[in-house]
Formats: sequence, structure tokens, C-alpha cells
Amino acid sequence: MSEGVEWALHTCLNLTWVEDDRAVPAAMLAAFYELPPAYLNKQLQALVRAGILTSTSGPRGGFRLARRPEEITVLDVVVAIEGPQEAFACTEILRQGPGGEPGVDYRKTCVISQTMRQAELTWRRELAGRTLADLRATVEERFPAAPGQTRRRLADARA
Amino acid sequence: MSEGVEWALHTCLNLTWVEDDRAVPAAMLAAFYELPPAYLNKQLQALVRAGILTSTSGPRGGFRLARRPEEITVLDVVVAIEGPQEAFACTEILRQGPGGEPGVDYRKTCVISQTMRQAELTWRRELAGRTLADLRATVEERFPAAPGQTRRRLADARA
DNA sequence: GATATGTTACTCGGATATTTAATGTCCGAGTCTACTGGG
DNA sequence: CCCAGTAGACTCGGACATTAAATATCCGAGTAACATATC
Repeated sequence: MSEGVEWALHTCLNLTWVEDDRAVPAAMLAAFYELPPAYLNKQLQALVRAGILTSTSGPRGGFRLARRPEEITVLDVVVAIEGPQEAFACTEILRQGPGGEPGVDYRKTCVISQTMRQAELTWRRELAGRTLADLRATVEERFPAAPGQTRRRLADARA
Repeated sequence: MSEGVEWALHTCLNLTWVEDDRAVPAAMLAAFYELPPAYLNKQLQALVRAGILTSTSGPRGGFRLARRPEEITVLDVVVAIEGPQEAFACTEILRQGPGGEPGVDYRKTCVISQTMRQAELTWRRELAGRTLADLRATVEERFPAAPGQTRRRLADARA
């Protein structure tokens, strides 16, 4: 799985602590964890395309959450970066085997495909059940200093 | 996820229908699904290293299951091909952030890491609960012709 | 007929290319800000 | 003092390198089977 998933999740979580009317530039979000700014920018673009973030150009521009943290699941972020296709991609090799027929959809009938799909479904369900609000609440409970620290670090130095 | 996982699972399942005292060469297993023989061989080597298959050189040589189908889980095969590391690799970027400390294992404390790990755990549990024997039984129930067809196709043409 | 032996063909195993995807970098288009000059 | 106009700097967005990994291939080492010759 791409490293960008980790960056995207941490960045989105950090954005939950920023006031709604303020956008944070990619450079500042990257500096937070000493990440390559241009490459993080690339990942954030994917989040914008997925409708998770909105972007603003020009001075005072940057990124902010497109909807409330309660409405953004961890799965949303993962899918935005990794793409919607499943990790196990059934290529239907049964069709090439003896008794394989062209008209059959082996992604549906193949027992192995079903097993892998089922496992991946539980994985997705798990991630779809956690929102950014859940993560934020857990962090605030365990590390009360984190929100203020994050907000201060992402605060506009020009203000 | 690597395409080799699909090949390995189908191949191992096919081997459950072969008599225990007979080994099947990689070339024959590859011909079954029209796969590139040398590359499938490479994947099978990984299964041998993982203790799932045993290999025999020379004439009448080939691969066979190292233990009974009841003792081989789908997860075993996946891990043999993909490696033991988790799909989501936490790089502990929190350490680079404000308040990050060198001594802390952020793979344990980070809420995001915990969430991803938890989801992956359910995925693994699902795959660990299915053995090759389970798959074989399901296939035999739904497609009674499959076992004979497979055994015949993998039968030694020289016999 | 049985046995020892040399030859042959077969199979795996790892070393070596090739292709694809992930990672990383750079520069231009657009936009908002802030300043400047005039009314 | 207020307002319109303009220059400037900031930010994203996508196009362009670079690196790592998956995919695919090839040839040699070892081994078991078979044929052969001998006892």
C-alpha cells in the first residue's frame, strides 16, 4: 500500500483541528512532518478530486476539509489515494483452464475470488466505520496537548 | 497485491486433487491456466520456502503439498507470496512532527496506525479461517466435475 | 535373470533482463492581496 | 478620506525525471530414471 495513505490520513486528521474558514498550504502541511512538499501536494490533489478536500489558489490559499469530520471515513481517504479497485484483482484464470467458458463471470463464481473478496469486504467495513471525528476524539482523549499544538503549528505565521 | 497470489491459490487448490505420492512439474501446472511456466516456477519456489510445498528434482519430479489441505490456510499462501509485512506500513511520521520523541514506538501508540492494523487484523483472521480443504469441499459441492477434470489434466502423460 | 554402471533427459533453483508502478521534482496558469495614485 | 487600478507574490495543478518493485526469461546444477553390459 502506498505511503501516501499514511500522509493523507495524518494530514486530514490535522486539518480537523484547523478553523473552518482557514486554508493551509501544502508546504505548511508538509513541513509538519518534514515531508517532500511537492509530492504531498500531489497526494492532496487526489483528495480534492475525491471530494474530501477543497483547494484555494493564491495568497491565503491552501487546503481545507470539504465536509465535516463526521462525514469523512478512513476508507474514503484510503480509496482516494489507492483507487477504488480491490487489492486482490481476480484475473479470471479459470477461463483459461479446462472447462472454462467465455460467458461466465468468474469473479462471481470462483470460490477463491469469493474468499478474497469476502475478506477484503470485512477490511473495508472496518475502515468505513471509523470517521475522522472518531480519530480526533480518541486523540484528544489520550493526548490532550495535541490539538492545541497542531493548531498552533498550522497557524498562519503572517496573522 | 501481486498477481502471483491468484496463481498460487489456484495451483495449491489443484494440488489438493492430486494423489499424495505424485509430484507435478511447474510446466504442467502452468499449462493448466496457460501461465508463463518460468514465472510460475518462481512463485512456487516462494511456497517451498514457506513450507507449503515440497519440491523434487529430476524426472518424475515437481511440486506437491507439504502438509494436508486442512493444515494450509489461505493466509499461509498469501503471506508466502506477498511477504509477512502488513499492507499498511506505518513509518512513524509522528516522530518528525511537533512533540515527537525518539524513544516512543508510534506503531503502537498512533491512533491511525492502530486503526489500520485493526482492519488488517480482521482481514487476516478471515483468510486464516479458510483452509484449502474448505475451498476444495466448496468446489466439489458446486462443481462436481471439477476434481476429476483437474486430476485428469494433471495426470502424468507418461503413465 | 539380477545387478552394477554409465548415460540421458528431466526438473528445480537462482541469476539476469524487461516492463510497470510508485516516488520525487519542476515550472507555468490562475488568483488573491496589498499597494499606489487619483478623485 | 475613499476608491479604482495595477503590480506582485503566492498557491495549486499537471507535466516531466527518477527510483524501486513486479513481471518475465534464461541457463546451469543436481537428480532420478533408463538402457546397457556384466556376472
